[in-house]
Amino acid sequence: MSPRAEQKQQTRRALMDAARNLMDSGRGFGSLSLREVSRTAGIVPTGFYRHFQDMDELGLALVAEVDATFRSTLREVRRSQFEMGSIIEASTRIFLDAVSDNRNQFLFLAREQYGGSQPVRQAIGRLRQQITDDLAADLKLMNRTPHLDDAALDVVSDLVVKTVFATLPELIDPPAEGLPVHLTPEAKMTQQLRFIFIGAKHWRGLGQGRD
Amino acid sequence: MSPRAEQKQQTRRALMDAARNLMDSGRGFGSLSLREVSRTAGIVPTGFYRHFQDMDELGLALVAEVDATFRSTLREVRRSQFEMGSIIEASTRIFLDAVSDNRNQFLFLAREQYGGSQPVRQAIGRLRQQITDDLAADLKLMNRTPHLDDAALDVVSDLVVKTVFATLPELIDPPAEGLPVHLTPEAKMTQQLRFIFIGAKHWRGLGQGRD
DNA sequence: CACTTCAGTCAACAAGTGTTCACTGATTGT
DNA sequence: ACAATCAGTGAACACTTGTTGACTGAAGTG
Repeated sequence: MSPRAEQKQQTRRALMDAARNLMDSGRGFGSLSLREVSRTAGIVPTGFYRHFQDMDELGLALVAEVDATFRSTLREVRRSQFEMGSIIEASTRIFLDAVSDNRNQFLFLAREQYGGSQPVRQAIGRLRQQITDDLAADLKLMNRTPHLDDAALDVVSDLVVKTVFATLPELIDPPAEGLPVHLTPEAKMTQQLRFIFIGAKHWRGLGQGRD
Repeated sequence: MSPRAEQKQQTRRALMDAARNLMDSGRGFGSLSLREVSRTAGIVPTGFYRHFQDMDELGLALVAEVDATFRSTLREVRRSQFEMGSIIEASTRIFLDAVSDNRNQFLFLAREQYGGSQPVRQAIGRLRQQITDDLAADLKLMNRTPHLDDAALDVVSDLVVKTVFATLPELIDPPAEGLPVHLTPEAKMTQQLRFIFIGAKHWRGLGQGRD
């Protein structure tokens, strides 16, 4: 790539970094100002427009970014399924590593999944739906729960993805060291996913008895 | 109460209504301005300070408000457990009714649970933790899963509450009528909670076999 | 070499922000 | 009846915001 375009993408990345980092102190993306982000990125407000039309467009770029790393992580998770041992435990570990390696990308995702502006929220919704669909297809392919029809698998996938997305904040905020082992984020998430899959395995249809 | 204090509380409620309603169009609480809220409530900006020191204090009042309605709903849920039929289904129905009866209170809760300012987020965290603890105590008391120790019940409760909180946005946004019956919010949430509790019932300890 | 492209700068604008202070006037307690 | 309280007003402040238009000067192109 030409040195010119390379420098441009570097500034673009500086803008995205600035936005993500400004959210570290608890702020929502929607409360960031264009000038603030530009200032943090080290350029003048007007320079912002060379990269994004407005803050919403920056938000969408951040969604696309975390989308890429999320999907790349899931590819790695899928690859690990052909090895031995507990699938859930291995998957959880890979995922948690990805989260801490890209902490503020996932911080943006967790923070804005239900809080952001409408375009951002919709983009995250699509991202989440695609992940859910992929998981449902995988489960269908694995055929470990043949007694579940496609509709039920959709509902299970939705629950799993919901759990993962809702767990993100705990994974991102200071891990609070020195707490009992059974409450380490990794152990807790693993066990919760196990509950879900055990439930799926033992599901016997609607008439399964009192709850 | 004296007419004076009554009028004051009416204005206070107007401020809280204004904030919640301004969030209806997708905005986060953190992006609302003091002047905007006061204007919507029909008072002048300086009048705001007669009720709250700043926006954060308004946010905390909103948390306390949804806390009250949430807990009152849970008392109703708990009462319904002594009747017959599916506990989960009945509980879900009660909860969903409460959500639509207090739509924008729960909208605030859903939006700000991970997006808001630090004091607001912490207050919501405490609210959620108390609900989780209450549920764990209830499950322990019911003794329907005697093979689960206290730690495991904590994890199950956390998962259930996590699921309910993460489902809130779907319950609040336009229900999108005319979709397949098995995907109505009520049916989906019921089935997902069932998966979790079936998983808890069949949990046989860590060495339970491959997942 | 001249010539265009364009990432980033600089100055200026109208508008909105949080907070201050002194005020009004109806509701209070005495 | 009188004086105190206090919910809400109005004007003013110093500041930040998004967006405009014309600019500079290094990198790209013929």
